[in-house]
Amino acid sequence: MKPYDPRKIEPKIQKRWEKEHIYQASDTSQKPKFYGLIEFPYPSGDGLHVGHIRSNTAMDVIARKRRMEGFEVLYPIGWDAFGLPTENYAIKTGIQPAVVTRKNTDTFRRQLKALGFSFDWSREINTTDPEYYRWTQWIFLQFFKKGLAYKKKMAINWCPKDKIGLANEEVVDGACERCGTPVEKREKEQWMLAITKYADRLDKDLDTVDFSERIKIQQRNWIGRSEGVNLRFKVKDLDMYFEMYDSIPQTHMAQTFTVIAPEHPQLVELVKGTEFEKPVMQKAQEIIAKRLKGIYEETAEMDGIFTGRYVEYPPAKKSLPIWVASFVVADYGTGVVNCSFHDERDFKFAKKFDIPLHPVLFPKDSVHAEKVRKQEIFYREPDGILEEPVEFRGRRWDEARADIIDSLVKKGWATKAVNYKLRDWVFSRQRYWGEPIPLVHCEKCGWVAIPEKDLPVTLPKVKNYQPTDTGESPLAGIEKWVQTKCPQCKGDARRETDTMPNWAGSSWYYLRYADSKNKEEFASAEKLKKWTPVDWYNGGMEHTTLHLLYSRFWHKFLFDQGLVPTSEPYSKRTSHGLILAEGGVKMSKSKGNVINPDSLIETVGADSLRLYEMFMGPFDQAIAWSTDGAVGTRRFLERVWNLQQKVEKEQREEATELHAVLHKTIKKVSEDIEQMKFNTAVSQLMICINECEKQETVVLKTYQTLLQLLAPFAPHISEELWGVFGTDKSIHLSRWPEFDARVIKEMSRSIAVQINGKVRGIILVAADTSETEAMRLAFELPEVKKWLGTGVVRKVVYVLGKILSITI
RNA sequence: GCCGGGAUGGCGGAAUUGGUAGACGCACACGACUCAAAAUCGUGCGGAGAAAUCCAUGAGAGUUCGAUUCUCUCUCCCGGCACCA
Repeated sequence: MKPYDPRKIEPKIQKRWEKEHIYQASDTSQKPKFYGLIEFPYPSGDGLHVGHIRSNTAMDVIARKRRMEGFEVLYPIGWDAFGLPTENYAIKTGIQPAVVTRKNTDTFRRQLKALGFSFDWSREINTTDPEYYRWTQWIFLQFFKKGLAYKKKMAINWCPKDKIGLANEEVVDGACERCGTPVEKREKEQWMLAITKYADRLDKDLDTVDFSERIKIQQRNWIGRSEGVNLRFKVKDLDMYFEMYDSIPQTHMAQTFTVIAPEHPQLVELVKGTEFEKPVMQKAQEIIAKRLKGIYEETAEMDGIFTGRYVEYPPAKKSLPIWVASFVVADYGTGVVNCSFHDERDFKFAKKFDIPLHPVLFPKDSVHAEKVRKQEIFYREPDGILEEPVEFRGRRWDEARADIIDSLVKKGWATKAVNYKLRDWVFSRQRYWGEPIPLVHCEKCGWVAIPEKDLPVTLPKVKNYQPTDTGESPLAGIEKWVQTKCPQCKGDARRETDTMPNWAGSSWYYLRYADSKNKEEFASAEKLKKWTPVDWYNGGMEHTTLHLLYSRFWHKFLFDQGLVPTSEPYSKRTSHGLILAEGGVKMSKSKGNVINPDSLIETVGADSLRLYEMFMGPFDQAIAWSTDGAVGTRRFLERVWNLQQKVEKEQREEATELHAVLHKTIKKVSEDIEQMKFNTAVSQLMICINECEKQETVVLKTYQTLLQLLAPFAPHISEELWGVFGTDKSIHLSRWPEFDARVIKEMSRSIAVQINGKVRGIILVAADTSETEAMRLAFELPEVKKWLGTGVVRKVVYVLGKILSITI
C-alpha cells in the first residue's frame, strides 16, 4: 500500500473529471433537475478566501449528494467582477481594470479547480464581459421602458477629501470607507429603480419560499410594511388639504399639534405672505442644512418653529397648530403628521416648545396613572386603558385598535393605508468600472434608450480612472464618447456617463447560467423552464437586504414581462457564518492574519481542507480559524486510507455491531447534509471509522459505503480508493447508499436507570424490551440494589429505549 | 430604543428536540515504538475528593419522576435596523 499523498492524487483525479465532463449539466437530460447556487465571487487581488471555500464546499457537498441521488445537477460558477477595489487598483497603478480582472479570475479559477468543486465550468460567466453586460443593459432598458427607471434629484453621500460621490455601502459609520473623512450630503440627479412598486409582493411572497426564518425577518424589517390609516385635513383659512399617515390611530384623540417636514413642497404656500414666512423658511433651511451634514442623525436633538397655521381636526372638534419639526421627513408617509402625548418624539418636542398635550391612555396602576395625568411621564403600553374616544373608554390600547380604525373609516375621517420603509433604489454610480447606463440625453427628445441592436454600450478605454472634481464618472471626461446622436431624432445628444452599481450584474446572473452562451436572448425560455428556479441558494447574511432583495425584485419584474417562468428566483435560501482569524478577529490583509488556501492545499491537501471547513463548527455561525483543526481532518483521511489493509476482498454482509453503526452513519450523514449540519455528519463518519478500526477485518461492502458517504466531502481520496475497491465508473456517479431502519432498530442500547432523578446504573437491553423485563434487569444491578435499599417504589417511568426512572 | 441570535471543559463544539451532559476533533499529559526526534499506536483528560460521593451547561426562580432543552426575571456578547409618525 502506497502512503496517502494528496499532492499526487488530487491533480490526477481533477484531470480525470475534466476529461470525463462528469459535472457538466445536460440541458436535455430526463432526470429531475437540481440547481444549486453559491454567490459568485468578486475576484479580488487577494485570491480565494477560506470563507469562499466554506460556502462553496457546503453547496458542493449538497450538489454531489444530489448527483448520487439521481438528479441532473447544475452547479455553476462565474465572476461578479465590476467594483471598487479593481477600479481603485487601476487608479493607483494605471493598469486597465479589464486586465486586472483577467489576472484575478485566472487565480480564482486555478484555486477553485484545485479544491475539486463540481462546478460546470462550461457555463462560466463574467459580469464585465460585454456579452454578459449587454443583457444587464437590456434588462435595465426594460425597466426604463416601463417607467420603473427614472431620474431624481436627491442627496448623495459626498466625500469632501476624495471629491467623490459614495454609495451608502461605501459609507462606514458616517465616514468615507477609503479615507475616513466624515461624509457630507450633496444634491445630485440620480437614476432610480422603483423597487417600492414591488414592496408589497416582496414582503408577501416571502410566505411562498423556503428561506431561513432570520432571513425572512430581516427582509421584512427592511421592507418595513406598516398598516394604518390615512387622514385628510383642511388647513384653516386656506384652500389647502393635507393627507397624513397614522399607524397608531388608537390615540388620535390625544393629538394636539401637527408637524410638517421642513423640505415639504407645500410649506412655502402654507406661510406665504404671512409674518411667519421669513422665520419659518429660514428655520426650515437651517434644519435641512444640518440634516445634510447628518447632525440630527447623531444627536436626535430636536428643532422646530410654529408656522402660524392650523389644521381643522374634526375628531376633537378643534384646530391643531402646525409646526415645522426636524424629526419629520418628507419621504415617509406624506411628510405631515399629527402629534400626540403618546408618541415619545412628539412628547419630547411638545415639552421643549411648551405645546399643550392631552393624554388619553393610562396605566392600570394608579400611581403611574396620576403621573401620566399630570403629564410628568411619557406613556404608551399595549395594556394601557383608553379614556377617549368615549365610545372606547375602558378598553385596552392594543385590543381596541381594529375597532377604532373601523370607526374612523365609518365616520369618513380616514381610509385604511399601508406604508413601507423601503425606498427606491439609487441606481447611478459616478464610477468607471461598471456597466454604462444605455441611455442618451437629447435636447429635443429627453432621455432616449439605446436601440437593442446597438447593445452593448461598451466601456471605452480611458487613460485616467480618477474621478473628476465635479464628482462625475471618468467617462464624462471622454468627450468623443459622450457626444453621440439621438437614436430617435438623429440630432446631437449626450450619453449618460453614470454607470450601474455592482448589484446590477448580480441581480440576474443565476438566469444566465441556464443559457450562458446565448447571443439572441439573456436566456432562452426553454432553458429557463428547464433550470429555474434555483432550488437551493446559499450565501452570506450580509446580502440579505441588498443583493437578495434586489434580485428578487428584478426577477419579479421579469416575471411580469413574461420573461421568466416563476415569480420567485430562489426556492430555498440558507446562509453561512463568517470565518474569522485565529483569536476571533476579522481576517484582513492589513492584520496579516489571512489564511492562504494554496499553502494549505500543499500541506494537508484539498480534501482535508474541505473536510475541516465542514467540521469546524455549525455552518450558519461565525467561527474562528484553526490550522491545527485542518491537521486533524488530515489525520482522519490517513486513517480512511490505511483502513484499506483491513478490507476483505470477498463480498458478504457485515455481521458485527459495525453493521448497525454503518447504517446509523448512512442515516445521520444523509439527514445532516440536508440540514447543513455538516459538522455532525463528519463526526459520525469519524465514529464509524473508529468502529472499523476496532475490527479485525472490514467487509468490502462496508468500506464501499463509507467511501460513498465520504465522497461529497472529500471527493478526491474517495474517488481514488473507489478505483481500487469500487468500479471503473466515478464514485460521484454511483448510487447514494440507503439505510435499513431495521438494522438500526436491532442495535442493542444502554438505558440509564434513574432513582429519584439521579442516574444510578445502566442496563444493556434490546430496543423492544418490556418494562417488567427492564425492571427485573435493573433490580439485579448492585448499584440499584444499594440505592433502593429499603425504600418503597412509588412511581416508575419507562421510556422505550431511553430511560427507566424509579421514584422511591 | 426596536427586531433577531447566542452563552456548555483549556479550545471548536455534541446532546436523538424533555431522558446517561461533554459525542467527534484540537490542545495537553503519560506510556509503547525509536540511539533520538517526528510520525504512528495505546491510555488519561469538567471541578472537588483517597474513596464513596458531591458539585457543574451565564445568574436566579418555577414546572417535571427527570431540564443544556419548556416558563418567568436578570446579566453579558454578537448581528441587523433606527427620527418610519
